[in-house]
Amino acid sequence: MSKNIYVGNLPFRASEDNVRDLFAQYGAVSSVKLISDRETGKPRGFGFVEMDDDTEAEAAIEALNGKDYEGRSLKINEAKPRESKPRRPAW
DNA sequence: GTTGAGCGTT
Repeated sequence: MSKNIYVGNLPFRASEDNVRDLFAQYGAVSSVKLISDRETGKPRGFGFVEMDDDTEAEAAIEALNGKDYEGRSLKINEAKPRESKPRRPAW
């Protein structure tokens, strides 16, 4: 099984590799994706981590949620399904 | 600084 993990309040200095290594300590990381504003290109300060094992994912969430990282308190929890956002006006 | 996409067939 796999599980999506939402990682918020990330320090802008952190990169996908940093997050992956952080979660890898608690389980196998399937993929990591840091989110930036697609239209402005500015970092949003959050990202997503996908883990192949849901049990390890939950362990990582509990272990890393609220943890201080690079001066910021990480906010981690199970992610919600991605929503399709309009890239163009409805009219 | 808080819940992701892409531009044609995953």
